[in-house]
Amino acid sequence: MHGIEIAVSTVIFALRHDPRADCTALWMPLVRRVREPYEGSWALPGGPVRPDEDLTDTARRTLVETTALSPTYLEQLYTFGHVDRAPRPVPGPRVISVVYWALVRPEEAERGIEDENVAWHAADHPPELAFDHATIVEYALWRLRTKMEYSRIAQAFLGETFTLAQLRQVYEVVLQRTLDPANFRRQVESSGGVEPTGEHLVGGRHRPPMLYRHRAASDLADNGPLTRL
Amino acid sequence: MHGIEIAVSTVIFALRHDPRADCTALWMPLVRRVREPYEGSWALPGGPVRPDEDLTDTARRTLVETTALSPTYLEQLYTFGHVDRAPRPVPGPRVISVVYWALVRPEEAERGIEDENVAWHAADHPPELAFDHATIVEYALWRLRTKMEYSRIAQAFLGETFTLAQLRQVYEVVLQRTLDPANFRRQVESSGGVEPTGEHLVGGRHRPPMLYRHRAASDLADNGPLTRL
DNA sequence: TAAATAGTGTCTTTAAGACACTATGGA
DNA sequence: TCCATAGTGTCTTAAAGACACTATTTA
Repeated sequence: MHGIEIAVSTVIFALRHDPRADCTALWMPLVRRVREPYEGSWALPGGPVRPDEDLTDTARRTLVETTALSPTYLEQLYTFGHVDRAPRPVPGPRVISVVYWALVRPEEAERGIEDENVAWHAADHPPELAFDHATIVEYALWRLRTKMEYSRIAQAFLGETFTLAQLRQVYEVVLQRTLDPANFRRQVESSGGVEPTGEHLVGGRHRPPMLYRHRAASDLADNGPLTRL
Repeated sequence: MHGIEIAVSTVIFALRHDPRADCTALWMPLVRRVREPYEGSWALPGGPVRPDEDLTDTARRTLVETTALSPTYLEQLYTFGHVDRAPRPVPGPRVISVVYWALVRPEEAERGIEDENVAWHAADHPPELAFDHATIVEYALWRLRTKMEYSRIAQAFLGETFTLAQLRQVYEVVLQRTLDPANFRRQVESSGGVEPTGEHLVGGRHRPPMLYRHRAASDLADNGPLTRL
């Protein structure tokens, strides 16, 4: 008897601009499986937990090893442990996956590895995925969209400073609907999550917008008592 | 090397009436540890996952085995896997706990086992707990209170039929604040989560209130795409 | 000066909350 | 008849959304 093996997988989201369609959308990196089962299929990056490694450390390590990405936001999503997650009969032990989800900034996403076995895909229309990873991606998307409504995680998609138009675009792309610029501005300003830097963005084609930064005091995520972990 | 062991624990909440203080509060059953580490301390009910058992099945099975309780609501909470969850050095392998949280009805809670090694405790003032179980209980309480605000899980604390005053009491006890009966009634009625049975509660000391039931169509929890699992 | 985005003002709608009021049973 | 609770009506406040308006830059 092999017992149960425990692994960590991560769904990573980034906003990427597609020059061909001239639109920005949610993308995620996937890795190609190089052995059975599901050899050749795309799957979430991840790997087994080492004996002396915290679960978040496994998530970060496997992310760097397979995609070279360092996320600005990382949170546990759900643990998937159904007995029939892998088609049976299957060689090897049953695997339980602790799944994390992560957000990376566009510049970071550009630096990520991209080759035959690691590639970005549209999060809303993923290719055929190994195991139960399609379900996992769907759930991660739902969590992202739900959490956008009541927290400040949108800021994790952006760099140190940003304009309100950029922040609004994050919401518009993720939630897939347009937002009124005037009302959006008022909401964000009164929420206290951002503060003006005093600088303006230069080089644009129109009136230079104010640059804002995250307010350090405010927590992005609202995970209650788990913030410390 | 032993590898990693995987276990399931569950935080179970019920509303119990304390006759001495004449007040209703949130209680949870705990089990006493009968071996090291933490021998004699109180801990959450649970146990190891069997090789061919789904995680929710482990939760239900260990609940019945240790407390004889069958919950009306059961949902995964979080997976705790810190390397130092148990004080080191410690005999035996590292344990990762997939934690669930559950709600049971008062009648069901009455039927539960209660002896020297299984007892109910006030959820807000638990005794000294083994491992990281104090953190876990705190997080479960936070999730319960957060979820009360935007879902219908309160109904999982009640039986088939109930009055709006009973439903309101669930909110008041869990959220620890009083609610306006008039506004509460309007909110619940317009939410579409309940429907009147046409019957009235008899035997009370005052005007007999209408009895309501849950509307089958409406989902209690709002877990997005994970409702199926 | 035209175009485009930055940013402001204000009205409408909606929901939450406070609170006075009527209704109906039991003691 | 009194009291406690069931249940209704209505006013105030706050937030969300629609949308017209002014401001400032580049081309």
